[in-house]
Amino acid sequence: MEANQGRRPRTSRARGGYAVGDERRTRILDAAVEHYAQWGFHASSLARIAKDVGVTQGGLLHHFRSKEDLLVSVLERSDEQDVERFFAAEPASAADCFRTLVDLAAHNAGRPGRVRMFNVLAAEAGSPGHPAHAYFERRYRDVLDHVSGALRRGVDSGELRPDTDGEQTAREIAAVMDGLQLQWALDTTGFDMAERLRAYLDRLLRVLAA
Amino acid sequence: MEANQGRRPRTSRARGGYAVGDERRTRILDAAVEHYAQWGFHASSLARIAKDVGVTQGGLLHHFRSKEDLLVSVLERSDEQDVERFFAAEPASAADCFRTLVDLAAHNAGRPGRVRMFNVLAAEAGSPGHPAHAYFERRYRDVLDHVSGALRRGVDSGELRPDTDGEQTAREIAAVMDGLQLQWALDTTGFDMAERLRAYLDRLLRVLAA
DNA sequence: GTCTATATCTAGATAGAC
DNA sequence: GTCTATCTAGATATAGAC
Repeated sequence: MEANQGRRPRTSRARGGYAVGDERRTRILDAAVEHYAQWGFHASSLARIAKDVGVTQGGLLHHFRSKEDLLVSVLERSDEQDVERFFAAEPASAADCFRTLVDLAAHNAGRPGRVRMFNVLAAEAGSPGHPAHAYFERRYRDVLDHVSGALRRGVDSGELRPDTDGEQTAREIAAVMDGLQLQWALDTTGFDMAERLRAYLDRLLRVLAA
Repeated sequence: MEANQGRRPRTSRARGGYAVGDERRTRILDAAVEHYAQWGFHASSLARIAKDVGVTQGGLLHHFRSKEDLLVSVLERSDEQDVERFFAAEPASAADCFRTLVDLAAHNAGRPGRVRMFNVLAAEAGSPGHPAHAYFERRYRDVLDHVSGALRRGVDSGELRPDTDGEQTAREIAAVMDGLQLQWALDTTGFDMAERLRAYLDRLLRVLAA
């Protein structure tokens, strides 16, 4: 692996602007999300992704040196977009944290492709040899730390009962979010994902309130 | 599709016994579960599954006429084993229903391969064109009906508050179960799946109790 | 930066020998 | 019931022209 491969090529950032190459790169990443959503990682094909974008397979491999490099780039880009948008700030309270999670669910309800992609990749990554296994281990660790931290601060501030188990409660919250996404992906019109999460978190907050 | 293909061949049931062919068939199904767990459906290979069993790809296709037929057979067999074991009897109460669900989670903690398979297939099946899409739609419908029925009877008997929303609560319970399985598959020693489910259901029952 | 061409491998399915 | 052989199709990756 060389240093600059699979990341934004130097030339396209020359003189501060984003050249056409970046737009092409972005369109490849967007197309990959849709393919991973439908096929998962293993069964996705570089040639089919390239065809959707309007380039050849060889052209795609100029931007991403391998299939696995493309996967990693897709996941990195998701982090840039979402984690910084929803998890950058430290929540002031448990209630504040819960509101952000509902916002995230509402946001996700507008992009079924991305939801399906994470469903499939998170499930596939359960196998230790999967190229995204380490990524999802870290991702859950980060989410659990973020939420359990907010709960612990809620206990300290007197917002929540002192016997609240932050770690295990955070695990349960993550499970509800992922499980709802799994059901929702099967029928995106069947129910309101964000409303279901809100109902759960409201009840949880009432039970945990000091 | 012909009538007897992909199901147990007639010859092997002759005179009431199970002939060697059935044992081979069962071993193919077991191997397929492990492969679906690791690769999903699309990326699994009949040749690799056959190799694990010790037959050739041609030999496997004697028992299952196509890749899709094998998938359907695996899912049908899972239903025979699990749905009848855990969902056959109508629960007498919500508490009774919840106990059965915890039993199922504890049972699943003993078979990570099958858990991963359902994680991956349920996620993949979110795409409308997936061969298991209809199966998982029906499966969720059945689980939701079963659980929401138990909740409704709990309301009728005075066990639960009258304003309990059985349908939406059942959806939440299913989400917790699936979400816990997703996290657990990434690290099967990280936490106790059945204990987490029990803690959630115990709290839920306290909140819903009349 | 993108193309064509190619090397190498593996896929699912069918046909027919035993 | 299982094997070998074969067909067609598609995969990833590399090399080199433009």
